[in-house]
Amino acid sequence: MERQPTNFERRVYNVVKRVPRGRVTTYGLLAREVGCGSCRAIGQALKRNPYAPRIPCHRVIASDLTIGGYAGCTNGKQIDKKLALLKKEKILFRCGKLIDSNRIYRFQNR
DNA sequence: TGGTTGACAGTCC
DNA sequence: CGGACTGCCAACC
Repeated sequence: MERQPTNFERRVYNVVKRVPRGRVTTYGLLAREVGCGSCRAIGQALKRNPYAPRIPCHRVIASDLTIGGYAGCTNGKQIDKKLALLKKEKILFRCGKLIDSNRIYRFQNR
């Protein structure tokens, strides 16, 4: 039985799914969208529910334009996979940082 | 039941 | 410019 996501986590997933292909977002922007000042919970929600393609969690990076984390790891093969997924969307990283900051998706309502 | 930790970010010194 | 503290939500011990 899969653990049923909380209302808070549902909001996070809903926002993440809004991110179009070829664009990325940050934990901070997600936090603002869901209406909470805590960006930690955002990462936790994604960590607890890696619903692979259903939730493009690989499009979520750190506000510092760093790769951030993936599948509960801040580095390693999982991160390499995240980079590969982003690379498929023409999102390239340089020295562990996003090259084009313009690729960050901005929500209409802030 | 209570305390600590974690895919982070923003502010202060 | 760099290190440390705080904020906040859910899971884990």
